Amino acid sequence: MAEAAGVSIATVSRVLSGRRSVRPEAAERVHAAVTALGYRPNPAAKGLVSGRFDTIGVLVPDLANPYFSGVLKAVTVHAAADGLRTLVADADNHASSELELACGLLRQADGIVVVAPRMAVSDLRVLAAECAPVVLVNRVESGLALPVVTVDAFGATFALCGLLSRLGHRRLAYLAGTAGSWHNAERWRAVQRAAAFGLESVAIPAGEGVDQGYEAFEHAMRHGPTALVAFNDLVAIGAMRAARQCGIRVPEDLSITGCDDIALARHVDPALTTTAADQRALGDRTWQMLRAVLYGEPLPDPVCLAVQVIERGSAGPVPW
Amino acid sequence: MAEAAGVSIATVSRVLSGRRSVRPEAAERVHAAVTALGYRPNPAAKGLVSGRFDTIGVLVPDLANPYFSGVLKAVTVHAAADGLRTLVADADNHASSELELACGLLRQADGIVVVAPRMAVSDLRVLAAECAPVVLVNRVESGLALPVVTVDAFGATFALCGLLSRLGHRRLAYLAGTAGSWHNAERWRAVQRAAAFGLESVAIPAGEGVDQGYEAFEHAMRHGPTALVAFNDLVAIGAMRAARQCGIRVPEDLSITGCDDIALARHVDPALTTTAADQRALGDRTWQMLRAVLYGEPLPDPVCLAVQVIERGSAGPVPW
DNA sequence: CTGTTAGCGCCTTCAA
DNA sequence: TTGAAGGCGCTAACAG
Repeated sequence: MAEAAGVSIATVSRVLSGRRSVRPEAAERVHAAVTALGYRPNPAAKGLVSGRFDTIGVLVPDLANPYFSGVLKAVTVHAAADGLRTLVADADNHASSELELACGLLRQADGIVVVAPRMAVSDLRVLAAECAPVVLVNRVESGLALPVVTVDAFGATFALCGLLSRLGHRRLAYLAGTAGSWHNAERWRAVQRAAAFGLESVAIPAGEGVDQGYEAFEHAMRHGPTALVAFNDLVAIGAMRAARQCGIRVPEDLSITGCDDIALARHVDPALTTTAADQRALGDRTWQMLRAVLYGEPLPDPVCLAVQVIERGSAGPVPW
Repeated sequence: MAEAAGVSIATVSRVLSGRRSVRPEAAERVHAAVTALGYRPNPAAKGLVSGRFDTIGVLVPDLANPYFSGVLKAVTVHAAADGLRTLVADADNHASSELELACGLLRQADGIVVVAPRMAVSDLRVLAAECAPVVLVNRVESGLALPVVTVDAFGATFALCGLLSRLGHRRLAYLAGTAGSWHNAERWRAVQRAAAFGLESVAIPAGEGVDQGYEAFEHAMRHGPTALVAFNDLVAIGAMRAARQCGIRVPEDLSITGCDDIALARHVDPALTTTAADQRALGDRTWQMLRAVLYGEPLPDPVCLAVQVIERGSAGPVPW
């Protein structure tokens, strides 16, 4: 490659990185050789020697969940705008492999975003000890030296409970996410707090997906709730389908709420009453924070984004 | 690290790779030092020298589309079972950046899976010229020296048209995907072929997502179709919502069909009549093929998976 | 402006 | 069974 252009290997590097000044004539020859040979620099080698990969990494628990692809998208777009590539690792819901994936990513990227609602706290500490550019999303652990961007999951669900209470509901079932998930813990805590306003509740184990919501429905109904608060929109949609199959009308006979406001929430019938964090904002703030740690800027304070209740058709007055 | 264990750097390598024989006592000391220091080998360096990354790459056009996360998932699981990590790159619907992303991945992975329905043929040729382990998914181009796994998109849509024809439909609108997409071309070709059976059709530009289906609906209805054949399930779901808002009942007044059978297809109301390739099979065959090229096994023949029509509630007899 | 030199962290011969 | 030595492909000084 270098010889094809009749220059030294260092000059090729200079031309391609565009930082240093090179005689236009030589640069021309290099460019010609590059296109002629289809040469592409090896990012691994470049990163190894320079420490910069021009790449960021994102670790998510499950790419099949549209909520994660949402934050991912936002970060990817921002990174691209700053000339950085994004590499994604999917833990496929195995919290135990997340630390290893994160550390691997960290050695092939300039910084990483970790969305790990279920990673063990001890693993989180190991990650923090790396002292590398890591931003944690949707997870709060006290005493962890990691920049964090979260969403007020507690407040969101609490507000949802407030809405249901005003609609006259007194007994609800919480369709829980995976045990050990930070989001799940926050939401269930909020549901329990709502007891102070006369809202009784039971937690029914469900999960993260449509099928789990569908399957948990019958179990939940045995407790005679007038409203179902689902861990997320997918679970809510699954429960709605189960209700329809049982001839139970939503929201006339039963109210169902979701969480996250994924794209589909407004497209099901009835449209889903849910809670929404501004995903754009989440992506913006996450990127802002990662960039700060990347460039050694002063560390931004932890961010906790407000969440809004989106009233659509799936929650209504309690039936008499 | 090596000195912490009192051995040479080469011995550490041997212990960690586990291939060569090492005196148990020394191995013990190395392991102790590894856990004590939290040492993790650098994958970039390892790959650079050995040429093996123990990683495969997957390039998809858009992670927000559940269809892609489906094939991704299947491949990830298989790779993990064989001890390989998966790294994902999202082209964010910019077909023009796909070649570069693919080449980048190729230098950080042992092989890649490229799902690129819209990548330019010229770029595809460049990729093929790399003579690297690349498997192309859902794309057929004649004369391309690349192993391919596809789905019979033409046959799927044609079968769907057959169903609509038997239901008495004579005029349908095709809600098209992005121009230039292989899938889109195949499906539109099938719709046009159906003219031979008395099915007239118009193509209405839509896109890949729910919102595009929603927006294309009005335009499509101006042509007076009794059935809408959507590019994919998301577009169909968007169109269904638009229909509902216009007071048009599905399927009594209008039939709507999708493609892909994403998880949500069965959860909307009415449940979506659509076509499904076995995603498990797609993932299986893709992995099988990638593994073959990875290990230099004889190249499997191109695979084209059959697709089934899934009749659910969204397509019915033509209204009289 | 450009070529030479010295590694980045690791694996893999080659001797010992 | 082990250590020393030589790169993998590239960038970042350093001399010219």
